Amino acid sequence: MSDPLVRARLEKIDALRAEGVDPFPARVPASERIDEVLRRHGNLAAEEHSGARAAVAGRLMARRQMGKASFLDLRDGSGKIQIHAAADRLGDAAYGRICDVDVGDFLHVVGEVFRTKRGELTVAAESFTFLAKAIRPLPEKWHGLKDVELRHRHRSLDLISNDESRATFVRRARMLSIVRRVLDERGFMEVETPILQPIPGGASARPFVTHHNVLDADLYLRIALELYLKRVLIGGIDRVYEISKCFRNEGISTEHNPEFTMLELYQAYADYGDMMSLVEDLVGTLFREIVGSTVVDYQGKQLDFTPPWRRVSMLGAIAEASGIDLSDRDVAAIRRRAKAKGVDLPEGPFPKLVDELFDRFVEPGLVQPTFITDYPVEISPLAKSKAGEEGLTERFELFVVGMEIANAFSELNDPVDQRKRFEDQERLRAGGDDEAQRIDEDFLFAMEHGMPPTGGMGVGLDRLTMLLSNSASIRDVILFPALRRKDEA
RNA sequence: GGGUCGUUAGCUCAGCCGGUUAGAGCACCUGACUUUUAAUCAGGGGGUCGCUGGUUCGAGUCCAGCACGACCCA
Repeated sequence: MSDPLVRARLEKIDALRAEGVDPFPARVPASERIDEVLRRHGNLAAEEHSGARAAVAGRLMARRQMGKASFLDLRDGSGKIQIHAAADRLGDAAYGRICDVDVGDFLHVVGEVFRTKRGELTVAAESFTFLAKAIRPLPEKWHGLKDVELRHRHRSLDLISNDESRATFVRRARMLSIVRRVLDERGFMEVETPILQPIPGGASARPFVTHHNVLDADLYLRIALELYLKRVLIGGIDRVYEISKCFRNEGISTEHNPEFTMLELYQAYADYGDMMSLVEDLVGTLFREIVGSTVVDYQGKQLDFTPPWRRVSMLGAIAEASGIDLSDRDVAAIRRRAKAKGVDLPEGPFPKLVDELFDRFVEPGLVQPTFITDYPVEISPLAKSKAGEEGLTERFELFVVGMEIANAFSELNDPVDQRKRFEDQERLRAGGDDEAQRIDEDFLFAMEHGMPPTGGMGVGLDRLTMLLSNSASIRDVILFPALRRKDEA
């Protein structure tokens, strides 16, 4: 490496070894978490000495040096504490060695805890041990790492230097923990189902393909959890969920990452109305416990997650937003009505028109949490038909700030109808729609043995994290988002 | 896929209408300093101006293409 900063530090490593100091020792003396030390001595008065020693270990984050004495900031995963190093306490030789430690290096320090006259809890170092050497400088101490590209490509540095980034991933972890707690309390059981699938089902999306050499068979990375979780439910685990990655071979944007984290849950003897209550409870709990309120700021907009949320049927929402009535499902008539409003609709069957009008007129206006209900059957091949409403299903999607957050149905449990729906999808596929779903005979075989009436739901946890952490991009809530390859020197 | 903007030291950023040897702060090195909080003071080193090509007497600066990223649109 020709970087002079790196070269200087590599020379320091040689110098340490020459003095008999291991720059990367295998064993670490016992230490306490920094937040524990701070908590224990929290009530020390300014300039008061505790008379008690503490041992801490962490990364050197800053140094303020004044000749024969220095203040050092040491940080571990729990917090930050100040170290006071003085030549008269450590001895000249040890003080010289601690002055050679670079910001970014790891240290173990033992000493008495006291509070400075400026009021900061501090360890008066009596001895220290070198724990690990850094050979590159950390990002700027005040501005941190701002460049968005560098923050995503070098997440370690982002986490070291940007507290907000760290806080976002702490929130994400709390969200996962609370989701599991709430579902476990309600009698749901967490399971794991295959990521590698012979038939990618449960959603309309393009899959990633891979190959199993020994089986000599193509396998797909799952696009949804649905069909395997339903097999488990049919098997009698009748409240079941999974939290895991799904994969869709599609575009990348501020709302889309090719691999993303889904929660899917299935509850027997329930329907989509129960799923609405469940997601209201779950999301309400998340905002209360993580943010402290169900009314939050998101990118300058005030969002109110206090249940109940607005419910509006899909065709009703389109009629309301565009003034175009779709209830007769007459494609030619709908296209004429749209034309009269100055809207040119593409050729295609009824669901395509619905999709187009929804994306154009409704979705961007769905800022507050809103349930869009009663989707056309053609685009809902796994949802139960709505009684008395020809062509519609018991389905909803939850939208917030124009993003789809959740998708739920009263699950189709009639195996004869399910087979017919798959066959309809197969015809679309034959007609060139490569997102259409495929017949899964093994899934049908399971359903033919009897499936209870069931409510099911999928929730996009990355997008939910965006809302919980006020993040503008999905890349801010995924530790290592998909990026184009860039060769670096 | 289209449009707009961006890419200068390890990091954060200036750099005017094309003109001398490309600047600052942090970080780093040297010196001073035993209660600092972005410590302070004095001095010093560090650059493939994203890449490739073009225009020009002369390009960080203008033009074209490419790469990566951000935002908007489809």
